Amino acid sequence: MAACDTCVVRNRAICAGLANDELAALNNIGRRRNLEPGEPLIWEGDESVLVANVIEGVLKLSSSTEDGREQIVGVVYPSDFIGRPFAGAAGHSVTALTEARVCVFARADFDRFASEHPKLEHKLLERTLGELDRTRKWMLLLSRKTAQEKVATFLLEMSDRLLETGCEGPTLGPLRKFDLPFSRQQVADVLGLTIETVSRQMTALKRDGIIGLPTRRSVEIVDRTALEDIAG
Amino acid sequence: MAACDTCVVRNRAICAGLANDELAALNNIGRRRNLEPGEPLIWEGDESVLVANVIEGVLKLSSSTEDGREQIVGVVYPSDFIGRPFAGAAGHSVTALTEARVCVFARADFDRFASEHPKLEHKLLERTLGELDRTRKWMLLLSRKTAQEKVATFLLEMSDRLLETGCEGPTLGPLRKFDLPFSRQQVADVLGLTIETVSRQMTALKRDGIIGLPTRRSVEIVDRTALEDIAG
DNA sequence: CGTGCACTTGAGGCACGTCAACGTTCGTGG
DNA sequence: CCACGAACGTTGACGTGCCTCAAGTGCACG
Repeated sequence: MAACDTCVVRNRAICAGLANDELAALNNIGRRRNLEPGEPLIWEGDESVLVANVIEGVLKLSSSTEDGREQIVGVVYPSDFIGRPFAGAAGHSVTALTEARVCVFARADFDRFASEHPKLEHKLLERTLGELDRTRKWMLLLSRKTAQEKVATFLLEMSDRLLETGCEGPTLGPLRKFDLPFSRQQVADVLGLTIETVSRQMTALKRDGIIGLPTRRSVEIVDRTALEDIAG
Repeated sequence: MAACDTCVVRNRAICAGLANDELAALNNIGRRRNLEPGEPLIWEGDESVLVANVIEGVLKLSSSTEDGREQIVGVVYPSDFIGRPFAGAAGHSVTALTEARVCVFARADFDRFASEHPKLEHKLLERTLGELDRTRKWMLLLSRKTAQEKVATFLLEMSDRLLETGCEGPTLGPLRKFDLPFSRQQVADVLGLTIETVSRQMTALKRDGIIGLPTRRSVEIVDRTALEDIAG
């Protein structure tokens, strides 16, 4: 009980809407876990034994070909749900990008609990449907957009998503300035590009005065309209 | 009642597990609809007013950029679910590829019914989670595989999926010979390629004796092992 | 027997990948 | 505090896989 009481995502995660006694029961089968940047939580192909809620931080979902080409297939933020309930093997790895705190459940326990609590399943369904929408939108970007459009779209999406989840403190409207939770290599893996191409496109946007790059990880959106035009 | 009784997907679609009286209630709010090849059911960006079950046929989910580049973000088969319950606008169009029969519901009616029937929501959740897995797997293909690998993977997937759904009558093991429900242009839209590249890759596979192309729409997998090797 | 559409084939160009060198930041220990 | 090395990022030269544009070819229709 104590843990959920003070949980910052209490009203946004799938736990929202549960009564106090239900929440206590859920808390009983879960435990907190802290992750360091780069620390894996789930490995691609492993049997699905773990599900979790993100409390704090950013994590990547990634999938690789046998010969080592990697693609980041999703990025999760606080209040997002991780893992594959009700079935077999994990289709992708889950790795922390920043320091992160998650609320972990054994899948078997979670499955049972979910089956007995339709409200929780409903929340999970809404979340999964939303994630599917976002994933499909990203497919269009991966296959049909140019490198320039990809990078511009990525920067805009980051400025929105980091805001929503309050990673960067209170600000009004989309963020103008923020720190990327990604290395250049990881940006490349999100966009289906190489590190060199990402670097070149970022430099080009900077040269044209559309963005600023004060430090390695930070981005400033100088001309949002221009960026939106490029994103297409 | 009558309609569901004889429904071929009765035990595979999300309706599976409903008691007879529940099914009758669901049947009351739905209606059958037939679609011709190329006929649209839902338009991208429209408000989400319609959801449906596929009874027969194959449909595509597609999304486009403003300047007309299209990407097929999903393909649905009999017993699959179509549409976006519980929320706003449709993220993609839905169009019949073959003659199709679907079971359509007004979204408001369906949302209400679902909220009152946890078993149905559970089925829908399992289906959505599965679809999300498949979609993420496809992202890796779109961004990191070569044209050759894409076409090989596509042909293998088709031979599996057409079998599962019984579109092609009873056969044992994956299909050796089947008719594509796609034109070359549509294959290109699934794989994020151009029509010319798809054509060249198909011809190359034929030249190497790995597949046969008896007619425009039909494919014969001659050397499945070789095809799997290429698919990567 | 034309007419039209889907598909194939070819020639050429370009966006992005590859390979390689260089610059910058950051941690570590002398 | 600075010296050093490793990791990360940038920049350049070059190659190539796929796209673009354009001209066939074959099949289905009246």
